[in-house]
Amino acid sequence: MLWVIPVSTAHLRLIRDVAHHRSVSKAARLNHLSQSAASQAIAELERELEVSLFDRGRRPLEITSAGKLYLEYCKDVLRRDDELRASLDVLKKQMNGTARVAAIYSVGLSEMSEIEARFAARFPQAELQVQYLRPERVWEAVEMDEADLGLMSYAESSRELVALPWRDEEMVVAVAPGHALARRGFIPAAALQDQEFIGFDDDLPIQEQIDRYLREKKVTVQVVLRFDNIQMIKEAVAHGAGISIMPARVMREDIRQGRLIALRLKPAELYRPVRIVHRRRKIFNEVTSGLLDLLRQEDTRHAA
Amino acid sequence: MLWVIPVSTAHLRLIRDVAHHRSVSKAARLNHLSQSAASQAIAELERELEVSLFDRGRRPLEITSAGKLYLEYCKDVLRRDDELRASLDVLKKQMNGTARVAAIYSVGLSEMSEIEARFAARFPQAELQVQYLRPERVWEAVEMDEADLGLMSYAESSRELVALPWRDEEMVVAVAPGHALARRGFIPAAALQDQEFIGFDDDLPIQEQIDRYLREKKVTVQVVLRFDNIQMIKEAVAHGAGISIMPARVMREDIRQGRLIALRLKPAELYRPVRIVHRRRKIFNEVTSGLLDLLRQEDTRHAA
DNA sequence: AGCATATCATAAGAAAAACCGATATTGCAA
DNA sequence: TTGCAATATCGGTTTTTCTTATGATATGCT
Repeated sequence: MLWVIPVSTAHLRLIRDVAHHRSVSKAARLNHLSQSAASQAIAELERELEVSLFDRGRRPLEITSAGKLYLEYCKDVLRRDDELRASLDVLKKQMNGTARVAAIYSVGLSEMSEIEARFAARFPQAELQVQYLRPERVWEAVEMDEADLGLMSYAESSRELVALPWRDEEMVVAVAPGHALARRGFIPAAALQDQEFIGFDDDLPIQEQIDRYLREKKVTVQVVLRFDNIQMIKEAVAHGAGISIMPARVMREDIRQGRLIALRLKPAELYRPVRIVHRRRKIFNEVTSGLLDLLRQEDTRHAA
Repeated sequence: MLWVIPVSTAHLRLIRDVAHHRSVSKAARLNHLSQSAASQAIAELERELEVSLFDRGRRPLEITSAGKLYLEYCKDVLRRDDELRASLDVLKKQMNGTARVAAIYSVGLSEMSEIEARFAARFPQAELQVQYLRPERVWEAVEMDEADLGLMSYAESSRELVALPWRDEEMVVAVAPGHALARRGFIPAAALQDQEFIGFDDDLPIQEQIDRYLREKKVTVQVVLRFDNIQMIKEAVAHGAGISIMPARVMREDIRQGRLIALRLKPAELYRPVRIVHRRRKIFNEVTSGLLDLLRQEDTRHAA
C-alpha cells in the first residue's frame, strides 16, 4: 500500500512550467519529457491529491484554485531546493579544499607558519585552518570532527582517535640569564640537585615524565611553583623564580631575545613526544591527506 | 542524462528519521521499507548530491555538516507539504460542498431567499454562496470561474458561456399611486401615448426591448429621465417623475408597501427573459448540479 | 456549419527504478 | 579476539515511469 505520493523536484518543475506556459506539451519539452509522460505525471498527481490542478478541458488550459495552491508549493520548494544546493556547494568547496588543524599552544606560531608556508607551496588553491587550543580541547576538537588533525603532546591512541608519531622534542633546562648555571652549555642531570624548580601541575604527562627522569637520575629538586602551561613557566623562570625543564623548541624565541638560556642535559634522553591525532577510519580529503604526508615526512624524531 | 535528483517526500521523511534516530534500520522500519532499500536510497542520494550526509563508518551513525543542511531542508519541505495538504483539504471541502451563484440585483433578495430555503432543505450540509453584481460583472464572474452559475437577464450563449432559459418575467407599467392611470388594473399599450416616461439607458437590452415594443404598438412616450438600474427608476416613478415599464416581480415589495402601482399591459406580450448562465463544459460538483436542477424545475415561464 | 490544426489523453510495451531477501562486511563491546 | 548488531552489497523481482502510436477534443478558419 502506497501512503505517500512520490513527487520529486522534477515533478515540481514540470507543474510550475505547465502553470507558467499554460501548456503541458511546452512544459514537457522544457523538462526533456515526452508530452505523454508529462500528461501522465500530472494526471497521476491529480489522482493522488484528489483535486484537479488544471482545467485541461479548455485551451489554453486554465489553472484551478487548487492548482494555484500547488503552484505556490512548487515555487516554495524549488526555491528551498536552490538554497540547499547553494549551501551544499559552499560546503563542498570548503570540505574539499581546506584542512582543519587544532594544535596546542606550545606547538607555536612560528612552527606553524613554516608548515603553512610549505603547505601553501604544495596546495596553492587550498586553505589551511589552524586553531590553537588547550590540549584537552585539541583532543575534543578532533573527536567532534571540528578539526581533521590535532597536534598535541603525550597523546595516546584510544578507541576513537589514532595518535601518530610526529616529533620528539629534546627537553632542556631553562634558566634565567643571570643564573649560576647560565654559562654552561651542557649539564648533567646531577647539576639540578636541590635547585629551585618550577614545575608543571602534577597531573600533566609532561610533569610525570620529568619526575620519572629525575627519580631515575636520583636527583631531587625543590619545587617552588607549579603551572599548567609553558608560557607561565617561562615567565617565572625569566623572572628568576627558579629553573625548569621544557622542550627546546618552545624557547627558541626567548633565547634569541636573551630572556632565557637553555642548557642541554648531558646524555640527551629526555624528549617530549608531539603527535598527530585524528579520528579512526576518517576519510580525509585530498588536501588534508596531503598535509598529513607533509607533516609525517618531516617526522624529525629526536630533533631540537 | 539525468539532471535532477528524483527525491520524493518519502525520501525526505526517511532522511529525517535517520537523522533523528541515528539509525538507518529504525528509519527504514518507520517508513515501511527494508533496511536494504533505505540503505540504497541514502547511498544513491549521497552519490547524486556528491556529499555524504551521514558518517555510517561509526555507530551510532553521525550526521555530517552537509547532513545537517539537508536535514533542515527535509524539515522545511515536509512542513510546507503539510501546509499544502491542509489548505487543499479546506479547498476540497469547499469545492465539494458549496455552490457559487452570481445574480443581478434585480433578481432580488426575496426571490433568492426562497431559493436558498429550498436549497437548504435539499442539501442540509451544503453551502450556497450568492453575490449580487451588476449584469456585466455577473457574466465576468462566471467567465472567470468565480461563480458556478449566473442569473442575469437578456443573456445569450457565447463561445465561452451557455445561457439556459429560466424565467420570463412579465413586464408591467409602473406608476405612482397618485397617477392618473393608477386606478386601472389593465391598460392597452395605447394608453401610454405621450406619457412622461422614465427609461433605462439606451444601450441596455431591456430598453431596446421596450423601444421595440412601443414602436410596434405605434406608441410614443416622452422620455424624461434615464437610469442604468431599476432601483433608481423605481424611486423616480414613486416620486411622480413619470411612469415606466419593468418586470412585475421586482416591484412586489413596493406594491405591497403602497409606493408603486403596477398596471398590466392588456395583451401580455412583454417579458424580460432571465437566464441561468454557466461555463461551457463545466463539470459541476454534486451540490451545484443539484441547485441547477432546482432552478430549472421551477422554470416558470411567463410567470408574474 | 465543417474541416484543419494544435493539444491533451490513453494504450501497450520497453526501460528504468525501487525494492526485497540473502549474505557479506564492518563497528563496537565484552 | 569473538560475538552481536548495524550497514553494505548482490542478484533477481516487482513497480513505476517513459516512449511511441493512436485516439479524442478544443479552437480557429473558411
